[in-house]
Amino acid sequence: MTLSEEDYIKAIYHLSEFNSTSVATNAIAEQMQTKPSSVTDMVKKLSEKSLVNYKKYQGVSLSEKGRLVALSIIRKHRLWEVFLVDKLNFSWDEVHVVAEQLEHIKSDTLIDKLDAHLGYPKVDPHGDPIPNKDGVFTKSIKKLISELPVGSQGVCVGVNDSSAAFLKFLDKNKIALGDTFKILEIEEFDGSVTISTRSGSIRISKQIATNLYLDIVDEE
Amino acid sequence: MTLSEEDYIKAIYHLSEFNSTSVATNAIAEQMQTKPSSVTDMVKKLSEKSLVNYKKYQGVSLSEKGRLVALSIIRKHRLWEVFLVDKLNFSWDEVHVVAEQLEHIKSDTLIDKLDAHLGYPKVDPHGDPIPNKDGVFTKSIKKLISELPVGSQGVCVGVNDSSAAFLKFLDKNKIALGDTFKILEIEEFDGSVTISTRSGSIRISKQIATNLYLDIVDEE
DNA sequence: AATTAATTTTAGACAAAGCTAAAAAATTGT
DNA sequence: ACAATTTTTTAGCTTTGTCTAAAATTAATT
Ligand SMILES: [Mn+2]
Ligand SMILES: [Mn+2]
Ligand SMILES: [Mn+2]
Ligand SMILES: [Mn+2]
Repeated sequence: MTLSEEDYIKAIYHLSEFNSTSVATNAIAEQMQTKPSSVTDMVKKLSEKSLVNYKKYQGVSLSEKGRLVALSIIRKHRLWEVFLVDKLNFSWDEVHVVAEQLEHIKSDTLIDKLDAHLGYPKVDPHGDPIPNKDGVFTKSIKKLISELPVGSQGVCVGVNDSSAAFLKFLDKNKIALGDTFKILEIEEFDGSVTISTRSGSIRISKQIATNLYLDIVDEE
Repeated sequence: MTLSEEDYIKAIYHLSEFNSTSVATNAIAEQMQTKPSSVTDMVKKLSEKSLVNYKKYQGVSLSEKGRLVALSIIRKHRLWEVFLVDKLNFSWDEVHVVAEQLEHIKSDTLIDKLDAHLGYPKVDPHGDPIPNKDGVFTKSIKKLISELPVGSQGVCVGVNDSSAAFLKFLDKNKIALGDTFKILEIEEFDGSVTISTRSGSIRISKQIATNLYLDIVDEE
């Protein structure tokens, strides 16, 4: 598989991730920052290799083989993102471009060892789940902290209130996007929540809890 | 710079590393596992970009600009090799193929942070020196332990005697290629040498000391 | 010095991945 | 239902890096 083929496969995967119908040529072209005619050429090639199902003018969808290829690239992409953030102190928003390159390195041993080195993470720094070697992964759901039961765990991926004041508050309390939190206790009385963070556990008010989104990965 | 251009530049660097004359087309072709005609084409392109000095039929040499490009790729290659061995537990001899890919990842930040993460190593797992950002490096020399004064430090890169018995002995004493050793003391009486290893210090007989090569990097 | 041999370059072709412009098919609006 | 619009495909061209076969140049041998 060439680098370009891999990026197309990944693009098709992401475009059909939710609306699982077939993907339009123009949509792929936009995603890949290229022209529709180039997409048609590539789609034909991928169809030859039976990585996609394709009929002229009918759009395209991944074959099972193609889906597994996509997931293996996504696995690599997300593992590298974890590496960049956890080990090299990259910040949350810098990692994507670099991972876009690293995901194409060809070595199964490398990815196995990287996975082990990182402690077999289940999610990447953006809260997206990391498929295992066989392409199996647990879909994550985005929820407000206030909606979660005790014991839930997830990666902080977004805010409702993006005012400067709120972001400042987060900073002061060492809460950052990409951090993993666990719900330790919920105070019935005022709806405040105790969560564990990297730097110990803290209690946050209901107001905060209704403004922070976590990406939840169901524990097996 | 494309991946292919980078590999050619590196090949030319290595071919002129010691005999610093100009490099023959056929030599490059052999190194790059390609045909001489392809080399001519590429050399013309590199010459256009003034990365090499080239006159028809006269061979090729790196320009100063080309030399710096070569060293920056070599820096990346060797840093990744250190990463693979030190952090991912690859063995000495598995890393080259993977580093051959990783060296082409484009991100200055990545290499800076990787360098820091690894503790600014001076040599790679094969004892070869790692150039700094400006392409400066201290050339290493391969010497027998028995030829070194107290205080010397280097990476174990080879053996004289490769008998099974000797290799078994090394294994038992936790001496492996790629390990860094320091000469602590030399016993005049019998020529035995005390060296520090990862797992403490050990004394080795003169016989062993005349069979183990270290790659020495002069300390600044 | 002349011939032979080896090396290097050129000419022409090919596969990958992209582009533009034009044609074909599908969709939409009336 | 049919014209207009949008989407998709085709045809033909470009660039990068490779190849083979032939020509040009340099090196080696007699
Ligand atoms: Mn990519
Ligand atoms: Mn991500
Ligand atoms: Mn390489
Ligand atoms: Mn090396």
